[in-house]
Amino acid sequence: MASERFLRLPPKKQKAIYDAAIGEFINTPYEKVSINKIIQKAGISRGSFYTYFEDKRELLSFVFEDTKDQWQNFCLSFLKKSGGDFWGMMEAMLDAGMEFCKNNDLFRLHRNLMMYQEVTLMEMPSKSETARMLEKELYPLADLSTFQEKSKEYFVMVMEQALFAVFSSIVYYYENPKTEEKIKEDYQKKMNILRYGACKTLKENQMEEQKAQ
Amino acid sequence: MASERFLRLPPKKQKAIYDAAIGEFINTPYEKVSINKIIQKAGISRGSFYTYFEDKRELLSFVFEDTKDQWQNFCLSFLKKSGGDFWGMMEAMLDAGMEFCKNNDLFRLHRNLMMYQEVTLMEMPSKSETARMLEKELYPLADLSTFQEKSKEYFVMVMEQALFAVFSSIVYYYENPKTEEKIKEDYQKKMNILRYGACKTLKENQMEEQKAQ
DNA sequence: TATAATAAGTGACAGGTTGTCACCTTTTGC
DNA sequence: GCAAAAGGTGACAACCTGTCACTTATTATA
Repeated sequence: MASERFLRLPPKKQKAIYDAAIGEFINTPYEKVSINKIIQKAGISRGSFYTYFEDKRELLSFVFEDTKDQWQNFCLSFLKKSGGDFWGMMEAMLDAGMEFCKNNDLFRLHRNLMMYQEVTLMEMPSKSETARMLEKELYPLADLSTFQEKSKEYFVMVMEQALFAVFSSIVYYYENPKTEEKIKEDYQKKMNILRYGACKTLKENQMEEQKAQ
Repeated sequence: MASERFLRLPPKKQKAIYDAAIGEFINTPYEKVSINKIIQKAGISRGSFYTYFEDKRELLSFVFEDTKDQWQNFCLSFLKKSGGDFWGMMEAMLDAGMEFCKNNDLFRLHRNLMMYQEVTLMEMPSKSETARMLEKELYPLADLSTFQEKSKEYFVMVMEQALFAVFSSIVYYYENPKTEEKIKEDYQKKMNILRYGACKTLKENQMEEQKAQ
């Protein structure tokens, strides 16, 4: 994403730019983030900036890479240590997300972006990059023995829906941080919908009828 | 949203502005949509524009109101004529969405917005306005007899997840319009996940074991 | 060490944007 | 016929972006 020229830069300078960018993205909605202010904070010239990044969007995705990696590692290590417990992982993700959001600037950035409705599907699973990550990294580690279907494709579907639930729960949390317990409770219900369905199955109905008789 | 002054305008003039806005939003990513061009097309002055709308975002949400209403009416009328068939409605939504997207400029707009990752959660269910609509309009009409829980809240949860699936399927469709059948098939699977769960239930497992014995 | 070649950095500039406001024009009601 | 209210206007200040001819620094080589 970032140009090779940027990647060759001394880490100190990279950090300065990264920090300036984060600082802007935290406090300003995406539309209004000004490259002018970023280069001023970072102490580089306009010309230099444009040899590092093509535009604002590329800068943003560079800044986000970090957050993505952190999530990915979180999932990977959870699956490893738990022997592939998918639903356990999903539960832990919400906790981690909420905790993160209390302490971490990066997550205030995330929040800003979501609240201002600027970033969008970027972090959402319809992005094929994420889907590919799911398939290649997570799928081999997840225990799917109870799943209706064991295919990669099916796994990605379930994960997409589950990710949507995590992120939207976190958004709710941002909007109203007082209701932490309620959020968790609702999230549990959402996971149960994905896991066991919103409806009683035919089989269950039949069983209930049999019992009733 | 739009100012009273705008709403008092003769419909012909309103239409001209609406059309000009749509025309721009169809062909240009949100960031780069220029109010300059819109007022030029609509034949109004800069000053007038700013007495009608506060800014670009307000204009956009005005333009979207229409699309929202169309969806809402679609859902309502389906539920009425089918006697509350929720899953039937969800199936029909995908079909309608895909059909719409073939023929209708408004949907090209939708597509543009999604593809360019500009509009975001705007149409997504975390918006409380949508949630309120679901509770007040749709909930009373839906047949929830097979649902695990019958509360408004539970209904909104299920619907949110389902809406996510519709919209993301439509996005997939935009990205690759050739795979219409595949999209529908996957969508069916997603609906089945929501309906019956991604996992076999304990009961089902027990039943299978019993059969096996 | 000198010098050529490659890499990095720069800021003025053209062309675009937005939102405002003092002012002009039309409509309305009396 | 005229005042008051409503509607319309465009020049303007203040900002933004992306480019490019140019300067400066860093290698590599002879």
